[in-house]
Amino acid sequence: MGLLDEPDLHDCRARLIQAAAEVFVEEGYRASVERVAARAGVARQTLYNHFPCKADLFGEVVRQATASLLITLDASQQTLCERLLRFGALYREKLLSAEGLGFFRTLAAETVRFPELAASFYRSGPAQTAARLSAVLQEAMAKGELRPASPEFAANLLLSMLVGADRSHYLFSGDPPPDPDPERVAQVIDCYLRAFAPIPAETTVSPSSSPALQRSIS
Amino acid sequence: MGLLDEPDLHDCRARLIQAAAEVFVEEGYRASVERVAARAGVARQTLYNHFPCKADLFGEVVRQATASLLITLDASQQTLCERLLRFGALYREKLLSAEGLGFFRTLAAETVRFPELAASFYRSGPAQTAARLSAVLQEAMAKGELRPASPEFAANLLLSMLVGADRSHYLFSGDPPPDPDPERVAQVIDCYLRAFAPIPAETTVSPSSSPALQRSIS
DNA sequence: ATTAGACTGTACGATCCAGTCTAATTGGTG
DNA sequence: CACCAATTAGACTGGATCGTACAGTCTAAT
Repeated sequence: MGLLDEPDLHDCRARLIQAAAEVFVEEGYRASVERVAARAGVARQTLYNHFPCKADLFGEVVRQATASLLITLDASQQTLCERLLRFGALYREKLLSAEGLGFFRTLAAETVRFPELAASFYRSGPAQTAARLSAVLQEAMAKGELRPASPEFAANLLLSMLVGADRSHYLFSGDPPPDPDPERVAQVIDCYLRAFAPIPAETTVSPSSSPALQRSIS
Repeated sequence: MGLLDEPDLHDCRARLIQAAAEVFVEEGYRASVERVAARAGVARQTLYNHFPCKADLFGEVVRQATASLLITLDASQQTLCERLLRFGALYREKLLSAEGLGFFRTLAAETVRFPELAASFYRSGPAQTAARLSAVLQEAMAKGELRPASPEFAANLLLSMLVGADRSHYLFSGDPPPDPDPERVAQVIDCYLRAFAPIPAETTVSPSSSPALQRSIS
């Protein structure tokens, strides 16, 4: 349920990382080492027995959280639509959870202090997800299930549609994070499939968009 | 060019707000009062002559930046497509600029410390933009230029598509903010108009999506 | 019993920062 | 010139934090 897997309660190091994840996600990196140690039920000195400094502990938290935020696009024999629905629901659930939002907040805030860490997170988190989705979409295009387009663009767009403005909403508005909303996901996927529906074989009378736009999508 | 309008250089208060906006956007709220005063070319005490405390100065910065990030949906005699293209380009330009991204970072980080400020920003910034766009879309739906749907959902989706995943990219990856890219905006709008194209008058043989999805979009 | 290793708790030094206070200075106005 | 208000530089307080040092405790294995 939490951002990280439940640790062995006797492993001090894991308990510290878990506590740090919670505290940093709640209060940001500004949270004191004291609080982290307290949350772990451990003396501050013990924390320094396991991690040379606060920044390194933070790095470990980010690395583990990144892994836990990755989503598997289960490659089974399903409709494209079903796969996207499943993926979309999971994606929204992770990113719009209290932990997902808090992690986003915390790491975004520290981009200036830890640029390398942020970039590494991006490469192995969001970029990874986009790449996987991209591959799935490319395959679908090859099979004629989607119209030909840049798979990267198509993936970017779907990911945007799934959380885009909602993330800002839940980051700023103060509203509590939403419950899973399959209906919402279905609406989005529906729009998406319409936007990327295969081009009809026979050209009909009225193209829905201008020639200039038609050119730009190629 | 900057996030706030150029201030009268002889108005100390305005100069302080401008300096604070720059410094907070670059370093976050953690930036010291000292730095703000220095950037404004003013003694620290002078800052305290104008603002009772750091938090109030921050509030003023947020209020002004919010206003400067609002986008006018020029209501002229244009195609819907033209209006959306214009809007989309502006929207992307503002939100994906160095200032826009920095402001997002800074405010998102302080959501915990200043929940009321963040909520107020959300109401008069993003929510306002969404409402205006929503009205435009509703009008277009009434005219039959777009298929009937919840205008709020339609607005949310367009805003998501315009910046969604790109915001994360430029927040974390370390890549410099992008130059304006009308091509990209055109691609997005094209997809959007296809997703919300009016429903053809005659129901044809093969509906592109499942009955369940058809139901959910109503 | 001894030993090794981890943990605890307190204290400490160094740094940084918000905000206050004061005394000196400036610049504009009558 | 005299006055006044705003500004300035700097010192200072009070508080928080990181990271270290150290003396003592607990546990488990030998």
